[in-house]
Amino acid sequence: MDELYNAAAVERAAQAHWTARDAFRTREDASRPKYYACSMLPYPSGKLHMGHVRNYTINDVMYRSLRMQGRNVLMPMGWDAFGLPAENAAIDKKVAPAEWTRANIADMKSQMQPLGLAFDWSREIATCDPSYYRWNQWLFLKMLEKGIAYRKTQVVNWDPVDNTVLANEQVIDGRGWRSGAIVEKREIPGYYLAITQYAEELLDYTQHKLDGWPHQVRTMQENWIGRSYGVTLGFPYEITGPVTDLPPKGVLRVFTTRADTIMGVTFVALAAEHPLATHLARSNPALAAFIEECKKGGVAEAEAATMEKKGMATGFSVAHPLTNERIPVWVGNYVLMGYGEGAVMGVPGHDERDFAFAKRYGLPIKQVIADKTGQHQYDTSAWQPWYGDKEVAVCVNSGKYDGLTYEAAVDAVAADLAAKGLGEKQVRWRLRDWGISRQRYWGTPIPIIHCADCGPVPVPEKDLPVVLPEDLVPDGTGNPLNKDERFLACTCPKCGKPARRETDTMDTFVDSAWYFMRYCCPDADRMVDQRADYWMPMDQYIGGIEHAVLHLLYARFWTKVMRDLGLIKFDEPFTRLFTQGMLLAECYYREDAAGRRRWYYPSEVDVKYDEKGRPVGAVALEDGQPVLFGGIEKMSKSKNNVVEPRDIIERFGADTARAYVMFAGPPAESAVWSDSGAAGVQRFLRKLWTVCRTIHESSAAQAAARFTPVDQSALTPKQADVRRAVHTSLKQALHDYDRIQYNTVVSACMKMLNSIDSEEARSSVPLAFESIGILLRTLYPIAPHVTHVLWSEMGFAEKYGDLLDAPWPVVDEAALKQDEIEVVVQVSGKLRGRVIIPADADENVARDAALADANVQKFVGGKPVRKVVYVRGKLVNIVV
RNA sequence: GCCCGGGUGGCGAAACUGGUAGACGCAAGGGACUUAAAAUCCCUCGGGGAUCACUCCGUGCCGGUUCGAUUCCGGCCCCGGGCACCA
Repeated sequence: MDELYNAAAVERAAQAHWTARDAFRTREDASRPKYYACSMLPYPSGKLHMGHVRNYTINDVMYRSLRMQGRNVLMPMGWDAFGLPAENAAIDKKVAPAEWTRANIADMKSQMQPLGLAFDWSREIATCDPSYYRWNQWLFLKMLEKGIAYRKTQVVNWDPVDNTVLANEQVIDGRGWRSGAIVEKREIPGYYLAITQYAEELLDYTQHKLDGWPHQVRTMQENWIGRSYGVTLGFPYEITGPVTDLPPKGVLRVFTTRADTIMGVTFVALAAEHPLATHLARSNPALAAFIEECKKGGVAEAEAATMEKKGMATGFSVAHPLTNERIPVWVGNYVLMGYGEGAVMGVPGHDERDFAFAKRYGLPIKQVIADKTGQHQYDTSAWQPWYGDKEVAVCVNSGKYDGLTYEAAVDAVAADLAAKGLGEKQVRWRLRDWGISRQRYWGTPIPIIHCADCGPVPVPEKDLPVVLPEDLVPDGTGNPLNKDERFLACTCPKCGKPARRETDTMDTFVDSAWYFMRYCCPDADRMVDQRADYWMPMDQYIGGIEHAVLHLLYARFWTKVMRDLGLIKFDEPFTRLFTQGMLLAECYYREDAAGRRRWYYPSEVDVKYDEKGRPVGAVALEDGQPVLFGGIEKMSKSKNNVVEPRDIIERFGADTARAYVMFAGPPAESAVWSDSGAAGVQRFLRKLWTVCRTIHESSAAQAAARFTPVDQSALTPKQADVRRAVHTSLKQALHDYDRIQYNTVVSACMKMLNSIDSEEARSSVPLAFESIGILLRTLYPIAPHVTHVLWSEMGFAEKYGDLLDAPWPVVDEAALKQDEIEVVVQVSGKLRGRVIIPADADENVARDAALADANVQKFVGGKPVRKVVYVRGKLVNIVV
């Protein structure tokens, strides 16, 4: 055994061993329980950062610990290879997205290699390979046949200068990111997937079946799907004067969840794109101008929700469905055409947004809800939130509905509307169908051919895949496929005449909706084969909380569609979900006269402390002048705080990098990278090496005793203390492995080593070896290289086999037993002392021991004891 | 704006089901070893008070429930994630 811990040598040796054994190739095996643990596939940006290291180490720790517990574990890796960044790189560097992407994949893979992650690379997938995306196209065609995929118009961000569609991310403060032009909304045709057909089932499963998912993710999905019960009602109107495209008599439809407030309607607001608004604008230039104004700006909901609420009266009115009263019609910039009916009824008395709108435009506010408990007075000077409280609200000023509570009022109103043919109860979903068309080059081609005679025609299955040419270079002015005659030219599958290929590509969420099934059978000549039946549903999915809704909901939907097509037999793809946190890093900067910031890499900065160890400032190493602390931020190139695995592995070794990112904080929460924290973990691994070497060498004379079982009854009290400490830490570690709290597993390993590094521990060879054997196996999933080498060098491998498949350590309950224990004594809930009592003491013994304590007596002070609370083995509380 | 999380020493954190707040580690200060440096080891380390036995305060803020609250309930403040074309 080397005298000192040499991470580089240890890691080379361990990895060579695993490679020689082909240790991580996984096969379907009916004889062992399977476990499929998978990380969300990364985008191949080219840079592997420590955040990736954290994510994949969590997965790897899971893999290795479960494998030791006898599971047949699958941990695959692949690449979410289509997407916008490759097109941006193309614009920037004039390199084809395909070339850039494949180079990045190779580079990231090479940076992953030294970490010793147990990926089964034989199952690697890149979503930009035709062998993968042909199945996106194939399933899309199946969905068209079933009516799940369909074509309709969509509203997109339009850059009028670059003449291109922009992603929400590319709209900055309402302007195009490259051109700076004010973005407009534009309607274009596109393909949709009818996820709303599955809304009911998705919601039902979210609420009742996904008990292996974090609660907050389930709640977010539930709210996103958003079932609401309400009433759709119509406001009749007549158009006089020059009739254009609308019938002379019509009904303006709105949906409301508060039909009980129907007598409080004082206006109706239309979306700018509403057909009635379009009609009215023909004879009203001011309105037409306002509608034009509303079309400015992007389509993002956050933008719409935060912008100033503006409106304009149209001069037109509709009839109240129950009273026939004239209700003025407005156009409002906050009413969304793509949502509900594109029109809302305005009840300013009892809806916060309508209230603000009415205040701004001087519309009447009418009270129709009162507090039956009398606690709240109605007041129109400021918004009050109690109207929404169905426990207190009753109708007033509402004629026959006066005095009714929410549910009774809604029922009565719905019945009256139904009798007039002007409304009915309805269930609505917030969830909208999934628009998958992207006016971009680097994605899965949508397999459609446009024929002048036949319209859009699906590509026949035998012609799949429609292969994306890989040599085009986007320049920021639209999809280069539109100029590529080789791709465009084709013949209509129906009539055989010359036709044009669809150039829109699919949303990359399509790629990520089912890749985890393809990992099971990456070479299958079908979309999935029987190997997917073995591995799926996935036992543990791991990824960022930022995917809580969109990706996870699309993957669930896609799974249900595949099930209904008979391709798979399960309802939900992910049995358990774990959402990990981000890895952040400190950043430092200096500002020049123009306010531009120069960001310093943390290693270029020296932090100064006061005498209590509090940081008081920082200086740049290059000139000794002060720099400012920029806070703890997500690692980003622009802030120069990206920590690169290559550097870290060179300085500390992969085991330290892995163990530190596990130790830095709970896996589910964000953590901060710290060089000195990593140095502390490295000290721990160095100490582990030295302690192992000392024990190994000092026991050379008693080699036969090394693997003999420990005789608990023969231990001295101090040796028993060591053994108890080791098994107590082991118990904690095993529990924390189960609940995916790997930071405290590292703590437990540190505690174990602190216990083992003692005279008492070394005084018994069987005890020392048992303890080290437990520690090596407990630490192995986190720091596999160093533990692998020590395991072999100390002779454990010869005795128990390769650490990869060594038996998982078990707690010996006998080691935890204690004759006497310390319990805490409280007087009226405040800590006043500690007493030693027999472990099996009952309440009376504990109480007497507690009362005998001098400090306890001081606080009891002769006052009568009202009550004694005894928590067995923990505390006595004397209430006076 | 709407939905979902989070807030504990100088720092990362721990406390599993309402029961000793701060385990484990980092930074800092003091000391040992050494020609020196590195490495290693020992001591101190939430704040205030103290007769150095101990005591008061302390888990974002305000209030409540309880013998007992970081943990449960109500209200508020701040930070993070998502909002359907970033992935």
